[in-house]
Amino acid sequence: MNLRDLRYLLAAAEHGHFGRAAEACGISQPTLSVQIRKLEEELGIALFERSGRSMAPTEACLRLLGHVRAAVAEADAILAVARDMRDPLAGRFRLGIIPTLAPYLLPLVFAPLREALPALEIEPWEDQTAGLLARLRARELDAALLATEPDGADLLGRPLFDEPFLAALPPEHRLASRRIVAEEELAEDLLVLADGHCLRDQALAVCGHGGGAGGALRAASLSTLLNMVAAGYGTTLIPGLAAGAAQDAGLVLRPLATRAGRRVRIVWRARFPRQAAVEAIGEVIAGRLRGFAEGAAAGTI
Amino acid sequence: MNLRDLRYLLAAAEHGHFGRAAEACGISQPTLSVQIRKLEEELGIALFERSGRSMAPTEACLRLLGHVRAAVAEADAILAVARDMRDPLAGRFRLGIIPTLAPYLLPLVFAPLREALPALEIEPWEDQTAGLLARLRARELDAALLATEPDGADLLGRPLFDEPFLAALPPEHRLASRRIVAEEELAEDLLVLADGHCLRDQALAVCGHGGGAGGALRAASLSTLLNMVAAGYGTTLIPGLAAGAAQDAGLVLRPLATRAGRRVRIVWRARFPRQAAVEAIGEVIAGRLRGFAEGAAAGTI
DNA sequence: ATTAGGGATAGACATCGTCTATCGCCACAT
DNA sequence: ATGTGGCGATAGACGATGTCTATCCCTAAT
Repeated sequence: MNLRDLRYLLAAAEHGHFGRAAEACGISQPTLSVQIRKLEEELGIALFERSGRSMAPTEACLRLLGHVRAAVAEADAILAVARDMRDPLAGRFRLGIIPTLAPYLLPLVFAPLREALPALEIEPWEDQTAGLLARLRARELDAALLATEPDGADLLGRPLFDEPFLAALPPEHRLASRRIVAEEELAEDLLVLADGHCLRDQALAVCGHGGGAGGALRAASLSTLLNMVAAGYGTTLIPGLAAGAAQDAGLVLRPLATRAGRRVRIVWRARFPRQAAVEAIGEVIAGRLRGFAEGAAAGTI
Repeated sequence: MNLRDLRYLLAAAEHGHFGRAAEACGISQPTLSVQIRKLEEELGIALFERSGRSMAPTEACLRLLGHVRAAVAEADAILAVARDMRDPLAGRFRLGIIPTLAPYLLPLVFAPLREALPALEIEPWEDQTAGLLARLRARELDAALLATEPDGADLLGRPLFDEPFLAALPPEHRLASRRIVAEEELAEDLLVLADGHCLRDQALAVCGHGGGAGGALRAASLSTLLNMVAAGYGTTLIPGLAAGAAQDAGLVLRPLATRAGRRVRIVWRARFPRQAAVEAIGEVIAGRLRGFAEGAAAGTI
């Protein structure tokens, strides 16, 4: 049985006339007659009662028509829904974001994304890098915003912006009077995040593996970390986008001597079909953050 | 788009594996892959994300699946309903019956019909011969029980039984003492039905066009006619199956001298597809009425 | 009786679905 | 590093089938 045949059947039943039904279907009368005949043979029932001059649907045909209409309607729905979804810049898009980025980046880019890609329903998903990569590979995410390079050939990444690290100090800290802070000095009482945060590894890498006092104090979130620094437990290193939050917490921010930072990327599966959506999202975020690195570094003085 | 392709799509989405999906569909893996690919091109969207080692339905595919399942389910419903209706001895059957037959025949044949053809839902439709023929030709009836021969080559008829006419007399009537009544005598004060009843024409034909007293009294129904005879307004001629009702009304019944009667037929369109149902109904009625003519004639003495 | 309309039939042609065989890719194991 | 196996894609051949035009047959109406 074929959807085409069902359309022929509908036309024949509605027109009550094979010739006109065929015309409505854009085929010749013999074609429609033959297909209807085949359908009757396949179903094992007579669908039309033919007499020399006229034709009428049988009782059985009338009983089938409801299902036939429903099947054809569902087929049309498939075509319509597919047409709506043909635009890769539409529909749900699950975007992973690391926790040290999400709270500070999302407020900046949400409105521009909605404006530039109104049909795209972006669902943010916050998790650490390893979790995001796993979900990305499991196709539970469509893309992810990471601060590390993709770790395999099955994933692709596009840099969006560079985010400088800043030294975050309690106002009374001895380094707070410097205009620029050297990483080695910051390392003396550096507090870091808990395991799994890429920022933890990056902070330790930038400052050398000091982490004296803070060794035991592994904050679960950047927000916690900031409060701990504000309370005088030590210093830390924050990503530039968190500058506002750090200042709100009463911290003093200083550029680093080496201008170290991290490169934020959007990462996706190489085979992902909606690369256009990835491109568009990346473009909006990169555009919003363009020139951010310099501004952030300058604005902290 | 094709129902077959939709079944392939369903299998692929549910198995998450082209090879196993193809096996489930009873086709080879390349065939399924090619059809899925074509479907993707027709819909203009990617349905599956392929990677060297695995495959997964896209977001768009998942959104379509509901409609796909619905369409396939409707198609299956069409097949199932058709299978149920493949039996011509099942389903609704609209059977026309003339008014001088219906009230007396139906009680006799209803139970045998239900027993012999349990799946056939017989819908009786009572009307005069002309109305039944019109509805039959308009395909609003599937067959009709008539007491006349079909009036055209587009209709076929099969005789079911012969129904003798009986003279129906008030007990005090002068003819009531006879064992057999001659039609000419009956004609003297014969009451007949209203125009349109075939029995009216037949009674007049049998008795000659007398109809003296009854000329103005054209009863709309046989039941009315019986009551009028019982009230002494005249005599009448009734079909054998109405004997019981006539006796209940207190009438005396006598066979006619010429053993005149009418032949009851089942009539249907020559092109009607469910001839088997007509045959079966006719057989049940004929079987139930077999030997009725003799019995009725004998039983009235 | 003739004519026109409507459906059925026949035969040719092209499309398309399906198969087998093979390739290419990727992951995993030795 | 290298082989191996699983899985999907591709190629080419073959057969089924949907479609067309031309024609026939039947019926009803003039």
